[in-house]
Amino acid sequence: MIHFETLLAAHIQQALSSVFGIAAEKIALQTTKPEFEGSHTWVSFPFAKATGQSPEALGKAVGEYLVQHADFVANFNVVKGFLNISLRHEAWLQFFNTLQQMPDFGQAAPKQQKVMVEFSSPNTNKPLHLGHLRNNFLGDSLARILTANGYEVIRAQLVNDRGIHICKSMLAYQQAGQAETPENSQTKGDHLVAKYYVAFEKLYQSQIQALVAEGMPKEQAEKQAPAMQEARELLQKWENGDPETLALWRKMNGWVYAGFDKTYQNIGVRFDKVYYESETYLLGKSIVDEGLANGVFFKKPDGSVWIDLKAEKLDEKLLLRNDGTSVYITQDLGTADMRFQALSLDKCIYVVGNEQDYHFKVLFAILHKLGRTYGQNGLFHLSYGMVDLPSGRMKTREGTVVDADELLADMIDTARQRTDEKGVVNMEDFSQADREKLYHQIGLGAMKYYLLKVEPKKRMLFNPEESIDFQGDACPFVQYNYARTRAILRKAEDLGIKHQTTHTVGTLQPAELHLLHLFYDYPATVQQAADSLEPSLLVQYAYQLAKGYSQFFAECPIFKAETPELCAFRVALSAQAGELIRKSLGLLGIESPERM
RNA sequence: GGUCUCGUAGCUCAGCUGGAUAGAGCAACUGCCUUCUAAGCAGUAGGUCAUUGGUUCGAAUCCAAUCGGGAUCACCA
Repeated sequence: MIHFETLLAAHIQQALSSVFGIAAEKIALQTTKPEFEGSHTWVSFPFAKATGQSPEALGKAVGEYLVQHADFVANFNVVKGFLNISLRHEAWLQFFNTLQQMPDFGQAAPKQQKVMVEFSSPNTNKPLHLGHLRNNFLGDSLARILTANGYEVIRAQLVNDRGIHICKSMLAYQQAGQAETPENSQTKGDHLVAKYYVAFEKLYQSQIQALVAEGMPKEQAEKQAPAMQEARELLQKWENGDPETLALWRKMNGWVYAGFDKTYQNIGVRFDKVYYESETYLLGKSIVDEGLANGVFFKKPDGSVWIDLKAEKLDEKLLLRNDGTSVYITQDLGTADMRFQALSLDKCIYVVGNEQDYHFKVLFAILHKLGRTYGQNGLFHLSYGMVDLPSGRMKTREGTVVDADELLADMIDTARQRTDEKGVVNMEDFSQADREKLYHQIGLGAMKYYLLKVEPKKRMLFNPEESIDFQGDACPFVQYNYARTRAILRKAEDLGIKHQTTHTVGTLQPAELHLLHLFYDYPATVQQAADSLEPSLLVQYAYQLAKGYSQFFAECPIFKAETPELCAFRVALSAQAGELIRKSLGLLGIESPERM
């Protein structure tokens, strides 16, 4: 494909060397701001001194050189030190003609590299909430973006299915008589188990309060409350393999997984690998031996094992308790080794909230010190900020958690209302099933777009009162413009307008040029999103494209174009705009409806 | 207290590998459906880019300090 920037840069280098005798190693070009004429801009300031020219004169000289020597350059203008370059419309058309024959536009060649994206990683005590949604959408989108960039991607999750907190909900369930099941209570399994977890917390808190009222210090009360002691006993039983305890644990977790599966299905997220902590929590102990043997770790007098990361400003970190049991980070060390070996991964990306920034710094530093080859540049933490409510952080105890299932149902409901109000569903031959599908596409799309729009590392605000946008810079607008392109194509077919892959039309309208430029930007955007692990770039792109099409749609008549050639060209532009909207939304995990 | 991170329009966010007069959407106001989907288009109004200093031809962007928000510094996960 034509690469204008490379060509322009080469010509500018030649201009600088042949006219001024300057060797410029790197030429940076930027997109011209809309208020100026042109598509590409070169900044001449940095070269003014070396050439002995004023920035204006230099810009003018280079501009003249380009017009003479580069056949795809039409003209230029200079504003201060900015050389704005306009390309010939024929060059843009040539690009478009090539593009039309590239169904894989934006799909990079296979890189022969395997990447694992670990995300979601739920805890079996809690149904998914708004924060998990941000995590899931980021992970899912990233997996799609990396695939488009030629990586072989493995989507994985690590389920937190064991430990004291799981025993808490089990205990509450045992005590409540064990009569309730998802079936007889008509409750989704994950929500049912969460109910017992909350019941435990309630009992536990009241016991603490009672003990504190009797004069016991809070810390001691937290340990001595009967509920906590019983939970610990249950954990002991679990670790000893007590059959009854394991049976209950399996039964309740089974309910939770059924509930999670339903949610994953509803939000269109899937996994290739599911790891369970109950199966990985003992991993990593051999690494401790290895680290002790080669002096990376050290043992304290009480027998506990540590690593000293003070030089990295990460302090000392415990790896093995004095009773020989491992901690979270030890498991993570073992899990990383296990994965990289078993699957011969090249990279692993952990999609985990920024509250664990420190943990991952330490984890990566340890693997690096242990000399793991993948520890050099194969590990990434995609850290994302919390989703806050206007009242602050979501808190289970205060009941301010925004439940994922409920929110999705709400969004689908809103989509239903809006669509019935203004959509085409009522006038056409929409079946009930088609309608439900459309509501789901719009409602879910709105959620994904909203949560992916913000740069991952920033915390973001969700206001339940205002909820999620359906207008302006929002998903329905983008989907709507896709649907418009489809309407155009259906009409073109009805009118018997033949699909052409090469076009020769005269002067292009600004809106048409703008669209072509947007098409041109797609592959670079996909690559940048992968390199910087930022799906938000594709949200921005999809919006720009939809907006560009909307403008074109308003300004350029398609079926009433002056000539049949122009009409066919505009139909082709519509087809391509639709295709790229569909692709970019697709990389975000969002579907594009044929009609809305 | 140490470390990390964020602070841009009334609100939610772009822009941050240094470049032009700092951009969108929402909310407010004005036009535009006898013409391809008005979930739209065009326009008006709205800013001390937290503050101060530094680097430079040029700083929202880089550096330092200060102020303010958040996270983390568990033999929790």
